[in-house]
Amino acid sequence: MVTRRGMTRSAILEASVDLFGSRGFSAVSLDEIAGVVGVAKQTVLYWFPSKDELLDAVLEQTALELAAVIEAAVRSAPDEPLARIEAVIKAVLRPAVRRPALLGLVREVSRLSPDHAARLTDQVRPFVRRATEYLGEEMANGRLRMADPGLVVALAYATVTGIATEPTALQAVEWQATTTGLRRLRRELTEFLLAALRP
Amino acid sequence: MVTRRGMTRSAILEASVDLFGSRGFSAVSLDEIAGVVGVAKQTVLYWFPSKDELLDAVLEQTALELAAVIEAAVRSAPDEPLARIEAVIKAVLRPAVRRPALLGLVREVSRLSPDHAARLTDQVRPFVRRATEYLGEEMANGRLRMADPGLVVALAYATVTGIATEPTALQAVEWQATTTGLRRLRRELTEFLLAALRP
DNA sequence: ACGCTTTTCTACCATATGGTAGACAGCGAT
DNA sequence: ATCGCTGTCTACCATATGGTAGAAAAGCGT
Repeated sequence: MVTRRGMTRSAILEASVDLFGSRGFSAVSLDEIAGVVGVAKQTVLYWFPSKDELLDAVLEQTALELAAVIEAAVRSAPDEPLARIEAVIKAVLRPAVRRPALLGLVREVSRLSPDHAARLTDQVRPFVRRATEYLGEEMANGRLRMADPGLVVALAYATVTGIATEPTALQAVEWQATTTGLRRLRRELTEFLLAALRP
Repeated sequence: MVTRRGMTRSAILEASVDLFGSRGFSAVSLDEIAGVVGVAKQTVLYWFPSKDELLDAVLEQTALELAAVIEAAVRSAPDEPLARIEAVIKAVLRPAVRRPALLGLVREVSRLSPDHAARLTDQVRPFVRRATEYLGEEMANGRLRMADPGLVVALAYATVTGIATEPTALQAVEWQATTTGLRRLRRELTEFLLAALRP
């Protein structure tokens, strides 16, 4: 019925990212996912033997996607830490605000079973390590404010993820998701982080 | 059976904050809450006519608790914005790390029905407005970096909430929840935010 | 055309969950 | 003692949900 190979599978993954990321894993039923994709629940269970394994696949795919976006941003930026950070923000914020579920899913991890959390943590660890080492070097070089590089990574992550995944918070300060609003948000976020990291 | 009046009710509220905050609203059943409190499910439904109304009560109580903590911190600090910010961090971080569910619950709001989110937003709005106005004034005074005060409030909130509610992220940078770890985290968070806000 | 594999669907099922109805117990006032 | 009120519990119920079993399509190589 459906055309290309793996079409259904990836459609299920995509819908699951959106649903799990925006409403949380346990608030979403297999029936609902199937409904969004337009197949029967059993088809979902054919591609992913259980809801748990679906979650695993969703987490892995999301991590890969985000890693690719960040990787590309870093690679295309000049070899200067503040410029690289700015590039990463720019690259991450657009998809994050347009599709809050992406980062929302990452945040969801902390509420899941330690098993799932550990699996994702392991997958992400090399990236975190590289980021930490890089920041550490640049701090030693005097191109960044002296601080604990690991915690700085975590703090920057928390800021970006937090602001991108909490429409509630932004709504409370009367922010609007218009084009100019998005531009303003990006500018403020960039300046905020750069100010926090500049030597 | 249970002694003082309202004892059961508040025990239910407390358990619900912890469970909803750490695992998410829909992942927690009334049976589980009742089990933690040590009563039958029907007792929970006696005090709160439905799971939804329980959630409302939980949200309201959490907002009040947090507001009180912040209020006290601001009041006890000298009239200088950076000192006040530092005081708020100090006051919020301890309960937040010791009981991640508190802020976790606040974060949970964005995944709930717009109704619940709106109710909480309305409740918090006056505080947000005051914070925004205060920051705006101090920026004009030159005691804080010039920026959009509303977004700065949201960003600072995102940073604190994010770092306090994501054990996963902290675990990824090999942070330990020891006493010295906590002290280090507080120092880094404070310096991070102050650097971001200093003129 | 025919068999073999891959994909999807139609029943079902066991269990968990939110919620209702109503009984029972403690207790203060009369 | 008994009435009435408050609080808690036992017994159910309807529904939603994750998952199983197996039938029907749909490709696809020969």
